[in-house]
Amino acid sequence: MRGSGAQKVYETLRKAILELELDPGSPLDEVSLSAQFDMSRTPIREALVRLAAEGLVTTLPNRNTIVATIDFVRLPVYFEALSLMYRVTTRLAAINRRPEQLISIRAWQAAFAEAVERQDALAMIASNRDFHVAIAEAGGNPYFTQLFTRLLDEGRRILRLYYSSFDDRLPRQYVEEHELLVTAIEAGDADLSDRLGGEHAAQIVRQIQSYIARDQTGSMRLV
Amino acid sequence: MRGSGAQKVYETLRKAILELELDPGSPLDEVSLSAQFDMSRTPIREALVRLAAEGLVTTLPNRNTIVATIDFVRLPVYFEALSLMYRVTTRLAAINRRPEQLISIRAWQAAFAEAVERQDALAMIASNRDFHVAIAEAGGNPYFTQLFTRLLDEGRRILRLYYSSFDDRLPRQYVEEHELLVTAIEAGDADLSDRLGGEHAAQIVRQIQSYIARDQTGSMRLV
DNA sequence: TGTCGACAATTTGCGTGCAGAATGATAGGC
DNA sequence: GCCTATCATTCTGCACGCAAATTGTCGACA
Repeated sequence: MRGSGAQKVYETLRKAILELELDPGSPLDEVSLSAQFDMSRTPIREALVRLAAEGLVTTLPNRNTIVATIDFVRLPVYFEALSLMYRVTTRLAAINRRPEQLISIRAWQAAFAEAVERQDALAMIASNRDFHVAIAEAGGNPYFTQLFTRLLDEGRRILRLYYSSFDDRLPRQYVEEHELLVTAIEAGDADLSDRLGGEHAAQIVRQIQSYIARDQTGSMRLV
Repeated sequence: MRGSGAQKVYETLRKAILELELDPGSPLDEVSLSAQFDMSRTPIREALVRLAAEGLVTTLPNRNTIVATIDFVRLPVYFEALSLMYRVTTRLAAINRRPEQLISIRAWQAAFAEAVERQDALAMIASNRDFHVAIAEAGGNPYFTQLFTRLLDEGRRILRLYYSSFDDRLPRQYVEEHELLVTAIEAGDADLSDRLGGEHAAQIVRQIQSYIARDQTGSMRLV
């Protein structure tokens, strides 16, 4: 069990940040964290350094570190990167997919469909993320997979802000779109996968943007 | 000068790794590094954790950490990601460029041309990298800029292995291609920039691949 | 002679303490 | 009454020390 201390702190904090249990901007004090995890400050610091490198926390030099804020000004740039990664990972998956990866993709698609049936928004967000990560891994390019994973995780935080506004029309549409994606990947049709991935991304971007426009606090709060 | 210890170690090690002063696979011992930098092990560890998050070193749990190896098996995947980033950053730069960014781009282009004149391969590699990073920043998407920067830095290590094989035909061609790129960006022609970026990338990939094919040790050494 | 097991050495992972830096509070001057 | 300068507090950055884990070596046994 040696060497698992910092790892455990890292994973716990990462999960807490992504699931918004820790509010963006809230301070992370090393000493209170060390008391909370019943460990010394050293592994805490290592976890914070790693999270900072990932962009999930911001370290203020000689002061404290805070949970990274969700910058709504950067949202267009975020959508831009997300869309491209949707397209390229889906395209590559259509080219490089292997049977066992298709099984994994189908499994997450089933989990997502089940979450939609249960109207479980949190499970939807999580399984949707894993579904697309599985596609990215089938694409076989770790550079894209890493960036995409980071973007999807950041997206979890954004989606979590709006998950209460989910109605059940769009998620069912997502299930269908996912189904088309999987079919195109299985068929090995790169251009079709690319196009479907782009449309799927555009659809999601439109949804989030309409949610943001709906509650006008979006531009002021949660800095 | 407080808080600069770990930063200094990080920057020094990063530079040494990228410039191949530290051979890929060579072990990094915390105590000897701490003696070398005349500091405690704590800031050394912090620097190593950051480098590990960036993928520049590999940490073997409960053992030592080594300089990340250049995996030639992954080279196709690397080229794939590099090409896409070449294209997308150039395209975005054509759309979002601002005057002061164009000045910066032109400055690095001049530095690159001068390095070509001087036949200074090391300066060519460095200014080429900065030239494309400037374009990426003009594109205005930090997600792409970060990935592209990482790819270009990794490319510095690869290019450094072959910089002795540079003749002066290709670099001059690069200067011309860079000139075309800048012109297209200035004109705001996104499609042309995209295409030129892709061709420039393909050109570089071809060159590196031919170098690798030329000396047959490429597939066996430097793991 | 080859293989297995125990031991020593090296190195990391983590605990703890101290000094420096930044912030907020308080007192003094205008 | 307001602004400024000094000080106390608090937290980080770093030094140092100990214990666990792994590796390589040496010796014993088949």
